[in-house]
Amino acid sequence: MLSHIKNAEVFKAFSDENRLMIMELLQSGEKCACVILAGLEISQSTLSHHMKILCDAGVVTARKEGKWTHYSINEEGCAYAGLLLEKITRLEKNQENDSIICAINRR
Amino acid sequence: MLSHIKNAEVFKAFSDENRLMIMELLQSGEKCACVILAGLEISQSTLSHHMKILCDAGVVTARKEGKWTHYSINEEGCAYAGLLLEKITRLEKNQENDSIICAINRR
DNA sequence: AAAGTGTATTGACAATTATCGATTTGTGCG
DNA sequence: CGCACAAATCGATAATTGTCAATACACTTT
Repeated sequence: MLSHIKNAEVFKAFSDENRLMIMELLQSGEKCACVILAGLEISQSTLSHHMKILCDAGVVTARKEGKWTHYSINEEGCAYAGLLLEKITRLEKNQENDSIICAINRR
Repeated sequence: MLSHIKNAEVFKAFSDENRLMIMELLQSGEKCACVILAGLEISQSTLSHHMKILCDAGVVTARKEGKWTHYSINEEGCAYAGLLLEKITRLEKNQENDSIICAINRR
């Protein structure tokens, strides 16, 4: 099983409204930082910070081309995030609830 | 389109390692708070705090029975979280990248 | 009613995170 | 080289979040 500390990092990447807006901007394709910046109301250094978090989480890829850095959605990383969410929220088949344990406590 | 502030809340719920462990504990079925608490190394008040966040995000449901509160995975809420993640990470078909815009900048 | 038990809330504090301005780094151009 | 520009990094600060002990609340039992 993977570490929950590491797993939490992936979801943490999506837990900021600005980063969600960045993801939305990238859905229409690769964008350079200056274009993303124009679509948000944050400073250049803050954008750089958010892009690092998204890249570190593996859901965005950076491609440098001369002065520019182009960002795009990392499909593999996002697919992994989806599997992770499914894994975390999946209910097991033969559930055993806590009725027995609580019955013991109840005595 | 839903607010990204609200969307971020759902992912925020999964962005803490203790809350991920709680989700994992709930995968085997409904559990009362005392049982969940026994599986973690946090205080009772901290657990209550985390359970509130998970419930507010809609991914966990609370059921009161006498003194006890039983928690379980909210399948509908989790399915919504999955759709949300898919929606946020989905690439659009006919992508238009930023090459044109950057070409303009380049001049 | 009083005492006991499970959970929620409150208040305080520590840790983390988001943000910005300033600076630095890397690149291209005259 | 020296200037311009895009992006990353640094340092400081504000905002948010996780944590606990203490207390309050709800329910059960005696």
